[in-house]
This record gives sequence, structure tokens and C-alpha cells, in this order.
Amino acid sequence: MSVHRDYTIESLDTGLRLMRLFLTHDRLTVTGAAHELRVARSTAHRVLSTLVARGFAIRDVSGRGYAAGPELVRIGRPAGFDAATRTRLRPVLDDAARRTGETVQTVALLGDQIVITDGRESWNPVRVMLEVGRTHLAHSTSGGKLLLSRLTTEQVRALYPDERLPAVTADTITSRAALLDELDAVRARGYATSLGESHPGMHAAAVPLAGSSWRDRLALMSCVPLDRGGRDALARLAGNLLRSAAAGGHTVTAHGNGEA
Amino acid sequence: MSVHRDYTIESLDTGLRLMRLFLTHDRLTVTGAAHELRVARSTAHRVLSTLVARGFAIRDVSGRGYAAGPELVRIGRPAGFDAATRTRLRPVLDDAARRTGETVQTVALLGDQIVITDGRESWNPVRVMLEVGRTHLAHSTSGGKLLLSRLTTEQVRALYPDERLPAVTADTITSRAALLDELDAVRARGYATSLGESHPGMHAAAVPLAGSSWRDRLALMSCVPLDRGGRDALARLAGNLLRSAAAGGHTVTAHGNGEA
DNA sequence: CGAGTTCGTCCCGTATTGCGGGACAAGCTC
DNA sequence: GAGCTTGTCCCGCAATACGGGACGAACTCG
Repeated sequence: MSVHRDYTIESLDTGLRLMRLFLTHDRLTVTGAAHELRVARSTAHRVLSTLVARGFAIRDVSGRGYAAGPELVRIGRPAGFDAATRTRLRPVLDDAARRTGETVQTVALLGDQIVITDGRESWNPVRVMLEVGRTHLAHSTSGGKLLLSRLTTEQVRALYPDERLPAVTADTITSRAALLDELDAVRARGYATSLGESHPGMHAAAVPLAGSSWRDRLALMSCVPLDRGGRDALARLAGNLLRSAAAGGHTVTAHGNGEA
Repeated sequence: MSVHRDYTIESLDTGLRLMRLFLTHDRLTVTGAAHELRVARSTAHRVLSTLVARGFAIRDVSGRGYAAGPELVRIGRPAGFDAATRTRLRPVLDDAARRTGETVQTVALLGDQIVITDGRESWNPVRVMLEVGRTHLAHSTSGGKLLLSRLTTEQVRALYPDERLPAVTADTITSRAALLDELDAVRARGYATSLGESHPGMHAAAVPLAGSSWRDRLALMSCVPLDRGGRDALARLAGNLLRSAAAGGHTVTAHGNGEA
């Protein structure tokens, strides 16, 4: 219809859109999927068959309908989850958990988002829940801002083509210019913070973990409830995280990102 | 080439195959992907562009090459990972960890595989590592066999069209008939075990978690090193797991699977 | 117990669209 | 600076993905 066709493959695109439906639908029927994707039933059936053939979807045990497949889960575990990295960072996490008493976690940068790769949950009754594998928008979290601060301004600009950034809470940074300023502050300070920018009432601090294998893009982050996250408390928290990172031999190399 | 084309969509299939490459390659280049998939460079480029447009791949921060995208990680977290389920099962896991002193985990069935959705790691110096999100072949694990035992024989047959089953270790059950016998034994005993069938030197026991929301297909599993996993030890372990499951209000309903 | 509905599956004809080949610019290495 | 590799884009052709429709089976409701 358009003068020049979009540069995407339509059938692959519908397949990706269908997989995304698994986020909100535990089970999908051929008819239901066809309706949601605005394609013919026969097309949805072919797409689902292709997904099943590769393990990206499975037939529901009941015999009717389809569900997300194990291959989707397997591929959703990038290299940051690998056993070697987790084993190496285990003492760092244990040390940080003991030192801070708060929920601590390691996060990796994936485009404009971060993924929680591992962590320890606080034993405080009032604590932040640990959700390994969850993703968040990088610019709304302390760990994300820290990892972004290790990129060049040009690289950050490439990640955010728009000047406006999506708001997660009322306190989220919503302009690219403000984000770049914040990243400068993070570089000067050596650690990043978040003051309710990804979740209301949740404050956080993050420090870099240099020398980590997975593309050298891991951060150590700790999230605390509002009342334990004042400005001074966050500074102390960041100090403890820095000590844990250093104790684990993960001394922070200067601001150079050496490509392996 | 064949008389009648396979019932799969070729371009979607190559996209899925490309995503699978991210399992072994942290970064992919257009040329490299084209070579691995045996397609033209231009085709690989179009596939990658489509994946990037939907967030299933990202351009590497270095500007050269591509990497797995955040959407892949997001979609790889099925409903079993949802916060509500994890919150509800938290006391069960804590109780089981305390009772057994071993690494305990909750697992969900996904076709012929299981996924570890949550867990607690043992504090014993010699312990089994907890890997949330990892998948295993169901017939090689205690949790998998337990979940399979809650299906009908017909459903199990549908999951395993072949009589031979892939071997993970020398002790893995490799015939469907033997698996069905084992599942009968599991049903009679009330719990399942694995004697080095998924990893040499690792024994395990698993019990059902009824009433769990995610398609009522969750199990509580504990893995121990060989020397703590004798027949009697495993029976005691299973008893403790059953007590933890019951304490959490997850009494085991009889062998009926009520579809929601 | 039977009629109506909804489901998954399969086939077929058409023209849309995904494919390979090739060309071009930019960046890196030596 | 020459030679390599990289990502990107265009173009023409025919393979192929699409929609429509038909069929059988299963579930539901009266």
C-alpha cells in the first residue's frame, strides 16, 4: 500500500508478534491468535506450526490450544546468566548482601534495558523483592544509568533517537538531555542512584563491576525502601557496594571500555 | 525440492534459527549469521532488521554486529515466574530450605522440558547450584518425572512420539515404556527421584505443589550431592518436602487435574 | 441424546513478497 | 593507501506466504 514497502519480513514479524502474545496469554488458540494479529486462521495456524517445530511454542497438554515453548525460555537466558560468571560473582553478592543487609543484584545492559542476572534478597521483613530475569528500562534505574555512564555520549544518543524518554514513575528522567547530564554526574561520583524513578517508594544505588566477562557490562545494584534510602544512606550503600566489588577483585578500571 | 513443501514458513523459520544462534554467539555479524544459516547476506540483514524492529535483537553498542534483544528475555519469562506465584510459594521454599538444608527449587513443566522458576540455595559448602530459568529434559529429572506423572498416559505418549528418549547421562531413562513404568511408581509412592539421571553424582527428589496457579503444574524439588542422596536419605528428603508443601497450604489434591 | 457451535487441520489458486545477486560506502588492518 | 570486511540498499524473478474455504472432531447446551 505504501510507496515503498517497509524493510521488514512480514511473516517473521507476525511470528514475533504472536510470541509477544504469550506475555499476556498463558494459552493461545489458533482462532484467538488470528483475531489478535488480524490475519486469517490458516495463517495463524501455519505460524504456530512453525513455532512448534522449533520449540518456540508447544501444544497445550490438554490437546487444545498452544502455549509458550521451552526454546523461548532457553534463548531468553543470555550469556550474563552463564554459570562461570555467576560463580565468579557469587562472593561479591554474598559480601554485598552481608555488608548492606539489603537486596542486592547484578544487572546487565541490553540495549536500552537492563536485565537482572542474579542477586540476594534482604532478610529484612520490609524488603525489595528479587526478580532474576526481569527487565527494566535502563534510564529509570540506578544500575541502568551506571551502565549507560560507561558508554560514550554518542553511543547513548544512538540508543535513544528521541529526545523524550518514556516515564515509568513521576520521578523518571524524561528527557535525553537531562539523562546525559545525569550520566556526567554519575561518572564524576563513581556511582549511580535512583530516587523512586522506576518504582514509587524505592530508592537504589549501583556501582560498576569491571572485569566481568559478559561484554564488561555488569553492575552491582542495591534497592531499598524509601525510609532506608536517604541521600546519606544511599552514599553509605554505594560505599559498601564499592567495597564488595573491590573485595571480589573486581576493581573498577578507569573509564575505558576495552572491547575484547 | 520435496514433492510437497513442509508445513513451515521459511522466513519465520530462519528467524527462529537465527535467534537460536544467540545461545552460542554473544554477538552476530550479518555475514556470520548468513554463513551459519546458509542464506544470502541480504537475507540475513533483512531478518536481523526485522528482529531489531521488534526488540528481539539489538545493535551492538560498538556499532558493529548484533546481539540478543531484551524482548527475548522478557518473553522468556512465562507466567510461572509472575510475582503473585512467587510470593505465594516463598514461605514454602523458605520452609523447605530450612527443613532440608539443601538446595530446593520450584519447577514448571513446559512440553517435554522443565523450567526452574525459583529456589533457595543450600548453605552447605558442598551444594548444588541454583540456576533459576534453566531448562532440563523432563524425563531426566525428579521434578520432571513428578509433573509427567500427573498427566495421563495418553498425554505423555503425545509428548514423546518416539520410543527412544535422549540420554543425558548414563543413568537416564532412555525408553518410553520404562518411563511410563517409572511414572506409575511415582504415582504410587507420591514423590519422584532422580539418581544421577540428569547430572552424574547428583541425586534429587520432588513432590507436587497442588493449587499453584500457573496451570497447576508446579513441583517442589531438591537436589543433593551423591553422598547425601542414598535411598533412605531421599525418602527423608521427600518427606520433608511434602511437609513443607503441606505447611504452605499446598495440600496435594488427588490425582485429578482440574482445568481452570 | 442430538443439534449447534467452535475448534484445529488441510488444500488450493493467486499475486504478493521474500529471496539471491550485486553494487556501494564506510571502517579497519596491515 | 591498498585490500579486506563490514553493513546497507536496490532490483528482478519466481517461489511462497497469504486468505478463503471445506472437512472432521470435540465440546456444549438444551
